[in-house]
Amino acid sequence: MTAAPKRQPDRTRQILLDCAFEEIRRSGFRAASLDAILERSGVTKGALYHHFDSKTALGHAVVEEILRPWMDSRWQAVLDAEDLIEAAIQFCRELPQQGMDELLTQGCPFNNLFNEMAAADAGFGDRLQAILDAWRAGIAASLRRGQRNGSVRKDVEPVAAAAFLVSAIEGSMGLARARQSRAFFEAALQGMIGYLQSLRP
Amino acid sequence: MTAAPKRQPDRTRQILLDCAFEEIRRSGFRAASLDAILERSGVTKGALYHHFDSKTALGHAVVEEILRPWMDSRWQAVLDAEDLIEAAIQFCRELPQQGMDELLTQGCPFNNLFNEMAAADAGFGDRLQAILDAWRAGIAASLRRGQRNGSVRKDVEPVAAAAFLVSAIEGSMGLARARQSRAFFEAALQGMIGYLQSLRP
DNA sequence: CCCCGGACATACTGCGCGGGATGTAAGGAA
DNA sequence: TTCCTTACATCCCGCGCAGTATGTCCGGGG
Repeated sequence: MTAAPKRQPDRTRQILLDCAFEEIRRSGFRAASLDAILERSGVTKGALYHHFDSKTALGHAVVEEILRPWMDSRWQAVLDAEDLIEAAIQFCRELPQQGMDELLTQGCPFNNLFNEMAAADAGFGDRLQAILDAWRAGIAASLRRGQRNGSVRKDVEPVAAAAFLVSAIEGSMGLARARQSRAFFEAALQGMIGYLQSLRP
Repeated sequence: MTAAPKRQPDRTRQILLDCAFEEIRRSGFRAASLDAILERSGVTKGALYHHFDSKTALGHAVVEEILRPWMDSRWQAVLDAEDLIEAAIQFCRELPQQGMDELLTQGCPFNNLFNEMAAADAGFGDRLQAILDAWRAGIAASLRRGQRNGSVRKDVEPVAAAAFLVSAIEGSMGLARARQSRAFFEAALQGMIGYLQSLRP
């Protein structure tokens, strides 16, 4: 058997990013402790500061290299569906069965980070804004497609509806997570389904 | 002329609460610096710790004695209107003209605190939850009244719609504030108006 | 085989903040 | 006037954290 090489810079960097993402997800960025990240990853502080200039730079890299793909993969299926509304309602119906606990206990990592850091640090703000814009644009494009093929009312303003939808999604995540309130989240999902249906012709 | 008495415990306490509310509004609770509160209020640390056992206790008092009345007064007019939907749409239309800048730069203080502290500290969580529940209950009651007098569709589930509405309101506040994005907020308001209209029979 | 630069490891520092210990003066009751 | 409680003022401590200085070792190019 070949012994694992002792120095694997790419792997070390990736481990740091993954563990930092988890720690940030749990505690937020400010409250995230470098020592906790180091302990969980088995990497030392010297290695961390070799790969990243500062805690902030580490956070920026997490947003770009972990959070962005995470968001993309999460919503891609719904946005790519030929009937957005149908897919979204289905998504809302399935959520309580799968992966809801994680969302309740930890919330949406994007929303958490956005609320915490976007206003305080432009580096975070710009990167998170790019994710948000891509998401909104994707929803708006999906709505327009729906209007063309007749599955969405023509008098709906796609840009406004996309902003409203995003707000409602992130808002319900935030409120539900803060109190781990499954009941609230399910009620909000019900309301969301009602809204989605009202977008139909 | 009668000199101002040197010891005014109630007034001192009130000044501390007001200044703490402002500081928390700007910086959040954790980042709020006691020294900053003291400097702004002209009160000393000894006085603060005479009136409040800890920074946390001060925060709890701010929620109960400042934030709760602040929220009540903010929404009372809309919730008491005989036509909730009409009043809410009017509210959304007037917002861009009045008091929007404050909301954009500082966000909704309730939402900020809720997201930051509700999960971490049960003292905050319970108090904030009470405010949220009262708000939701008020909206749901208003919707039911609307259903009785014919201004709201009968097939709307008031509890779910109230949760959805609250989520959308707080979500849009949060997203708009984080980036000071007036455009996003106005788009979300447009979407909100569309939703409110869809509640009509 | 050498050796130099990159990839780590370890120990330390500085700082901001919450909180407490201790001192002091006002003012009402007896 | 006395006295004791309340309402403040001042100063200091400890803790947790990000960040840094410095040492060490692997591993590939010459």
